[in-house]
Amino acid sequence: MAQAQFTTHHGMVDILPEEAQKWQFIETVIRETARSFHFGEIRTPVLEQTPLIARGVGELTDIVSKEMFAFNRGEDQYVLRPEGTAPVARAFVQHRLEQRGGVQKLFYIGPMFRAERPQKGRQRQFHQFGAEILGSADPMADAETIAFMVTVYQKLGITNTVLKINSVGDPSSRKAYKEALQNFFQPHVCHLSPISKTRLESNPMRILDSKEEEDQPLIEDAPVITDYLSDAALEHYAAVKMHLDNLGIVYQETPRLVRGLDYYTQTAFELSSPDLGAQDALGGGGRYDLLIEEIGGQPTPAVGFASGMERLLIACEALGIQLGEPAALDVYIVTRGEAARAWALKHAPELRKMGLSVSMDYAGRSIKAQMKEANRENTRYAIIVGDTELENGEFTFRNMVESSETMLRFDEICNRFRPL
RNA sequence: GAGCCUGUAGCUCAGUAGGUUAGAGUGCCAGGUUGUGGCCCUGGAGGUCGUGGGUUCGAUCCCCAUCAGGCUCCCCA
Repeated sequence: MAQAQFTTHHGMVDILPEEAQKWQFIETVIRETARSFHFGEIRTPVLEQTPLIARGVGELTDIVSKEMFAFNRGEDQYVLRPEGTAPVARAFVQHRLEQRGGVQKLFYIGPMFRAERPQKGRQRQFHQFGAEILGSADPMADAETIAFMVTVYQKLGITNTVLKINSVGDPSSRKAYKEALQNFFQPHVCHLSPISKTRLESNPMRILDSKEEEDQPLIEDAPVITDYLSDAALEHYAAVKMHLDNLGIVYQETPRLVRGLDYYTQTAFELSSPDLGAQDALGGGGRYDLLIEEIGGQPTPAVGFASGMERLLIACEALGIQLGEPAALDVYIVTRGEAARAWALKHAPELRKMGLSVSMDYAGRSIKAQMKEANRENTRYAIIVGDTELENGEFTFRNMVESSETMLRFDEICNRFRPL
């Protein structure tokens, strides 16, 4: 391995052209989906104020307590955003978007940062796309949000997914449920895994999605949140399910589904894939009716989701889904001699104006070397220019696919590319 | 943050029970074809064997540390 003096930080990767082409493809699918649902794009800064994230996401969450890239500069506390919802909520409050009438439907695509130990499907800089509907408490908003998320995967052909949904209720029903869980687990403390023991006090709901073997039998018998939901919460949950049924979106009710962020209320959902290994979540989200008030805005109900782009790529890879075509080159101008090189530089713009991609040699290499490069770049046509061509005003126009060539004037070559 | 595994050319990998010039395929460059790619033939460049330290007469190989990657836990996208 050649030792580069400088490399990317742990858990951060470069995306080279071949790979970037796939990213562009899925980004196009996401943007097209956003357009069809009529969500507007929002681009927020990568740096936010640390207290916004701490308060919005929750001091006790893993994200805030141990995964933030944060630093201070003078009085200001900066943090690389670990997720997209709190920043969007901040922008909603800052720009008084509630004054615009109706609900705000926003989507985003961008990098997020969490200082976790990297592994497959988990980078320290990773990318999410997500969408938020702000200002609606209607279960239809929940359904549309889920539909948006699911549509992206369907469009790409990722169909072997599982959509889990649950309701985590409003704060009062959640409080009652937490107590019920504590009462249930307390007598069995000694049988719980160490991690779960520590959670019994702080966040008993987290015990439910423990993967520790020893916890499983107890979890099986633990009380279910649905039994502790208020009438209003149950009604909302029922309406969301009804809407999903109407949309033909298959889901799996998962009473033990608990999300790791504090701001969720009522609807919680997660889309997972068996093709991802240990990190099997493609995306997830839910309703967060208290977040905007929590960060200083007017009480505003909202719902949203976030999905991981890297995991989307992994799923596509596993399923053998082709993401667009490798970049091809329309025209390579092969040159011999300084006059020919000047000619190529001068005439390339005319071809480019017609929408063609055009490249040429910048190193004064042999014709053979240039042809080889043209071949490597999947070139459709080569224009070969040398002294004789320049004298006669006719150029060798080679079809690289069919290996045929004719002599043509430059205007005739241009005509070949004009429609009809 | 914890456990296990891995780290030899750009890429995919051989290899040495520690011993002198470290190999293959592929890719790259050039020649065979003095102006023409994809096939074929020939040649060439490219590695301080991840990095640092230790043991040893001698380390790519053994030991320790460190960095990076993989799998799992934790958690999440």
